[in-house]
Amino acid sequence: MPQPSAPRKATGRPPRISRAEVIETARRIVDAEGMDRLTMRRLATEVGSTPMALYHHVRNKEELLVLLLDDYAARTLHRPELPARPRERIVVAAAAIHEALAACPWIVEVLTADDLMSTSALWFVEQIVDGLVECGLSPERAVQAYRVIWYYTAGEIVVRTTAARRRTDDDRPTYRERVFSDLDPGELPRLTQVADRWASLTAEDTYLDGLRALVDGLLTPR
Amino acid sequence: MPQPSAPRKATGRPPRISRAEVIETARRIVDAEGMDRLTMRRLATEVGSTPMALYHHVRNKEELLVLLLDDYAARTLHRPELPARPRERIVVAAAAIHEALAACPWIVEVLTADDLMSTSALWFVEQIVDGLVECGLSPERAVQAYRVIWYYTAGEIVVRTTAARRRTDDDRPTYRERVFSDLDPGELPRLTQVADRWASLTAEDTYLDGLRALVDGLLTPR
DNA sequence: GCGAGTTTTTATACATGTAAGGAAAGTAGC
DNA sequence: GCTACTTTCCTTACATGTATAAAAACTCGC
Repeated sequence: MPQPSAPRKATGRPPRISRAEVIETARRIVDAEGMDRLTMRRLATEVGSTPMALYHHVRNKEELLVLLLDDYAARTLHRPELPARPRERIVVAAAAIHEALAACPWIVEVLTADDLMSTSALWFVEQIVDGLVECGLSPERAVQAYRVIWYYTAGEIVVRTTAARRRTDDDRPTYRERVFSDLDPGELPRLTQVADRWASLTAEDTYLDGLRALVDGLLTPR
Repeated sequence: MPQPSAPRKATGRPPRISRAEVIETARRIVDAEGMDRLTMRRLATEVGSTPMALYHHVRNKEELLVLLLDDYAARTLHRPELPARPRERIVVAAAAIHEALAACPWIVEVLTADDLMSTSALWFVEQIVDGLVECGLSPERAVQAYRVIWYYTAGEIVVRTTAARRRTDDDRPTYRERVFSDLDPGELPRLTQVADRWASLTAEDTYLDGLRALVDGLLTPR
């Protein structure tokens, strides 16, 4: 496996395809026809090679997706003007990451993979951690707080987009719908009370509200 | 597809296997040999049938996993004594769900599927929503706040367990490790500062701290 | 008992990711 | 040029989820 920036290779059969070429082609396919059309075979023919040849440039499909996410982040995650007040800076930086990720639902499989450690996202992470430190947290606490923010962000995207996906490619009633239509008001009064509004309530985008609450809570000394 | 509690079926070929039997066998396989050994073929032979026969009792493998999670929740999610103070009750209920889920890493694929709407988990959801209402939130706000808690909880589990999994079945250096070993101190001073501690910091279990912060933030009127 | 209708089961087939092993295409030492 | 070595590529094969269509097993109306 050639490292992204390998020193040199003076020997061996010369490569006919490059990792960059693979990624770019994959991106083209995804952009044009969606994530499910991205198969290793399809990608191989598209770059004029064979499926297994890809595996010399990419560890497996999952790594390909991670690299694709990286590529996506590098292209779309532009650094915004951040507020001066650290607390607002944290919120805006996190929201920027969230917005970028929420815009591409195909990311979900990858998101769970690791923390978002795309090089281009690191600047945002830095802003968040820095903001937390400026608000009085120790560097250690700041990192932990950042992680909490990340869990929330990743969870929101993953849960929401997979729920949405499930709704589109399956018209039968959801498990949730079935459960909710038959609650015991004696034992679950609150849920019964909101049962009919549950769907619309959960459809609302409350990421920002939740984020602000989370940041407030994280910054409140206990 | 026979509904979980179908009224009656007076006609048709009598089934030789039941959904319950399928789920139970699946559970046995998972318990004994782990999640990756659970294949539809394996399961079929284990129940003495053929792969495609399973699809009359289970929509697809994903639904099987959801049912498996349900079954697991029903067996292990016992109702604890909850504190009287609503704020504490919220925290304890959420932590109970989290603990149960964190104990079975194979759940990850399912977790993202939908909200945790296992019947046996609903009681905990009720407790959380009720606690939020008692703390002064409107029912609508309470549902939204519950969702925020759920995003955080699900995200924590998903991110952590997949990161852990990746670490075990791959000994090559993580993408994160590579990125972190080569930071630009000029542009990313905070991250550089904690780079060497990052791994150990992210290994710590901060779920409860984050949860408390989140609940505090959600309950603070803004 | 017989055909119609219904439900479950089976057989077959396909798309997909990827493991394994070997072939191709280059370089370096002789 | 020839051999050894290295890296990339290709062929083949397999496991898996599941679509499709047909067969099997039953009930009901007659």
